[in-house]
Amino acid sequence: MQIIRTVLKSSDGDWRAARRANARAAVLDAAWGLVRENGLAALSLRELAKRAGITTPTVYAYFESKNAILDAMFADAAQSFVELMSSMPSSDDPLADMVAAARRFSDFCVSDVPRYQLLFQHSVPGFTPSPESYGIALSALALARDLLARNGVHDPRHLDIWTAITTGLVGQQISNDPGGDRWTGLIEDVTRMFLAQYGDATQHKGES
Amino acid sequence: MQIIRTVLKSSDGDWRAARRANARAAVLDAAWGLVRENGLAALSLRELAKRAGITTPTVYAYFESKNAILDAMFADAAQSFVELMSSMPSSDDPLADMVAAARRFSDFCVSDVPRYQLLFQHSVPGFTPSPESYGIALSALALARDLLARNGVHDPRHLDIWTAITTGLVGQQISNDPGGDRWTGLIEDVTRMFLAQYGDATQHKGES
DNA sequence: GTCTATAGCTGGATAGAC
DNA sequence: GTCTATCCAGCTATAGAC
Repeated sequence: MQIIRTVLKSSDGDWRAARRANARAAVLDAAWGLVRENGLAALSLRELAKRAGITTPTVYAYFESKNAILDAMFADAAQSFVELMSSMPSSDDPLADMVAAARRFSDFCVSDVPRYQLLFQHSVPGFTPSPESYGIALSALALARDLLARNGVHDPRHLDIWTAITTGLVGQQISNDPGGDRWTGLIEDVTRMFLAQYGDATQHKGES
Repeated sequence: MQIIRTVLKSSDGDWRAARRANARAAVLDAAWGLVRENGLAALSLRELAKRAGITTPTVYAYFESKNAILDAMFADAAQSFVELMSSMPSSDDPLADMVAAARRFSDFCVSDVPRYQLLFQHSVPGFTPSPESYGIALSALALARDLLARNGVHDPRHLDIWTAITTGLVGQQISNDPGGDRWTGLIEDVTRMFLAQYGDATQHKGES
């Protein structure tokens, strides 16, 4: 959970802003707990308020609408994802680096399915993230691009293939073996396959 | 749209059953039209009845609940999928056969996203297909297994990799480039990659 | 900022006349 | 089988007192 900080001029205003940010964060925490337990579709302001220990109208003191809550959650998820992926160590072994990155990605997704659905599947009817929130998500894709570039994959089409493979494994894992590792256990194999075809340590064969 | 047939003894009963099946099919058609236009979550019995030219209680003359409608839709989708994939021609070119199969699969998915979500993503809160309906879907997976076996891929783990790759392309296509071909256009490339690693026409390299 | 109270809407499902 | 009428529950959001 990231706490959104607002810079103000007076120390008095700073103090009030901090309290307000804390209250907002508490509501967001309750929202995450709710969707983790009952799914994204179960996010209702009544139940959210009950969990946060306030009443429904008070929620509107911190968020102007339900979509504003979803947008804050989206930004929160994107921020967590960027921080996780930007701290990837870089070695001289492309295979090990990419396997490690793919494992982090799949752990991030399967450990919090509603967060994954909100961030990557755009699966909430009527909700579209604001440009600001979506911008955070876009910077995460840039991280993946850099990772592949460090490991000898430069073609944007190959980046698309890499995202399809990793999200494909995660999607199958979540849809068809929740809680297991039938697909996430294949990460090393598919990374090997990918780098054998598109990594610069091998000949490119059979490309049209 | 498949019409569910019920075998009865008397020709009079047969006639009545046919009329009933027609009426059921008409409601199902209206349901498909509704979800295709407004998404799976927008399936409501009020709007469904309006489209079918009947009233809400009449819907209950044909389906005992909303979930029963979803189950019939699931079975319908699975049946369509099995029929589409079971008519795949088989040549002596594994690459061409698998590319053709993957194209059929992705066309099936992107041409009707709600059907894809219902059949493959289990994304309707509170709905689980009945064992009978799910059995139809399972027979579709058997078709994919046979296709890969004909093309020299026998390891069940490799079948899982294949389903992850194909659903990954479809998922990215739907989520991030709806209506386009940014990911579906990569089908031939990824099939080549997959067969280079796991097809029997090449050496298996780098497997643990 | 926080509450009580409620408006206004949509949903699934049912009762009972015909 | 099909209708009118209705029940009951859930939802987002707002009004207005404090």
